Amino acid sequence: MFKNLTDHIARFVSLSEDEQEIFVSYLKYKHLKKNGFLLEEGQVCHGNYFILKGCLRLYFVKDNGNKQIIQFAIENWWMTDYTSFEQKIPSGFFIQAIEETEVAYIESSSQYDLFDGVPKIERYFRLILQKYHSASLMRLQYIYDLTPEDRYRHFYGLFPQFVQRIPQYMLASYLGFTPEFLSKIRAKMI
Amino acid sequence: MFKNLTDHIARFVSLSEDEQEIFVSYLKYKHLKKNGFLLEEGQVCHGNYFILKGCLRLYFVKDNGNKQIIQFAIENWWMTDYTSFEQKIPSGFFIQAIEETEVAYIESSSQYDLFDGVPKIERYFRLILQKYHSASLMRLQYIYDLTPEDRYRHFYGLFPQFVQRIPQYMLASYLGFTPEFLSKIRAKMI
DNA sequence: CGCGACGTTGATTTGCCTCAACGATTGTGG
DNA sequence: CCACAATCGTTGAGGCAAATCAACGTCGCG
Repeated sequence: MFKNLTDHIARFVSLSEDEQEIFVSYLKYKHLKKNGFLLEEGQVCHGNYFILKGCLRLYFVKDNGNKQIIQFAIENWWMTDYTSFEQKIPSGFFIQAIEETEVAYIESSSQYDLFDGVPKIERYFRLILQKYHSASLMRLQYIYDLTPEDRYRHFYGLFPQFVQRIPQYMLASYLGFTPEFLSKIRAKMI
Repeated sequence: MFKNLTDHIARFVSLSEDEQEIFVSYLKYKHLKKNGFLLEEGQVCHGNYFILKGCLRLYFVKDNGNKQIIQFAIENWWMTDYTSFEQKIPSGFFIQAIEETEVAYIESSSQYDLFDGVPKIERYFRLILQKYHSASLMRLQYIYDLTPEDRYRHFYGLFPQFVQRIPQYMLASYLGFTPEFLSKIRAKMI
């Protein structure tokens, strides 16, 4: 059931059978319908979610009412609002399933028991966070360096299958421009 | 000498005297003149730098030759290119001192010895990375939500003393617009 | 079938950039 | 110590890329 996750962890640290068993005992499972929420604005985010299957988006609502997507997550990615998760304060974000989605998750209340029981898991999360931090810097680099059009081309080059998987207006939001403009870019690219 | 750093760590994890001693034995010290570099494009980043005193910027050079600042760091902040630091691959970034700066740092070659010797330090870094990851999300939120003008006002509200501390053209770069435009914003704000 | 969500296309507007000139300040070498 | 250059900030004119606004087409679904 959690094979995707244990395989993913094995790429960063090696757990003994015992450690793996302890780890799995801390996991919970949740199934989400399309458009279901894992977190809504104003709630505390109690879980750190690993996507076994499906796709999530993290967004906030702007002053003008538009939804601004900050992050997507697909299979083998973790998703949470760490500020809310760690400090148990209300979040300003929504986390929603774009498709039918299955997640494994760790509850904030048991996180430290898990780390104390299996220290290698704490190392695993440190490495994951390093990776995500680097990804954020790269993302800022693209935002500042590329025109909106080039940003789309670059993203398409990296994740062509993902572009097919989500509605265009969501991708436009993530990339930081309007759906109309994305439509015009695509027209030019034929 | 490293009191700023040990104090900072104490805000996240509590170390015994022995642990603190071991930790400090892994630290190195470096003094930088204004405009000195800790990292240049093409080099591998061998250190994770903690600022005892002074100010650093992390930037890359755009196609048009302009320097795009991605990050500032002042006292009590860590600065490195984690991608380069962890994977020992050449970096695409520069890390430069804006003022005369003193840093404590950990070398990538000794990082894992340190973590194995004092596991609480690994926890400390996990928490720091969580904080930085959250900060990145917040930063993206401001980039997407606010106009350049409001971004400046917001930044000024958060860090008024820091705005005085650095040249305007660097702040304009960090906020993602031109020095001329920042000048016009400031003229309007009087 | 009819409605709502999504994508496309064109006309118009606008916010910020580019370019250029100028002042003020700092630093440097004769 | 002064002359000069270089750096940094200001101001204004003009241009352009993307947003906005509006209308229309199409598909999927209740």
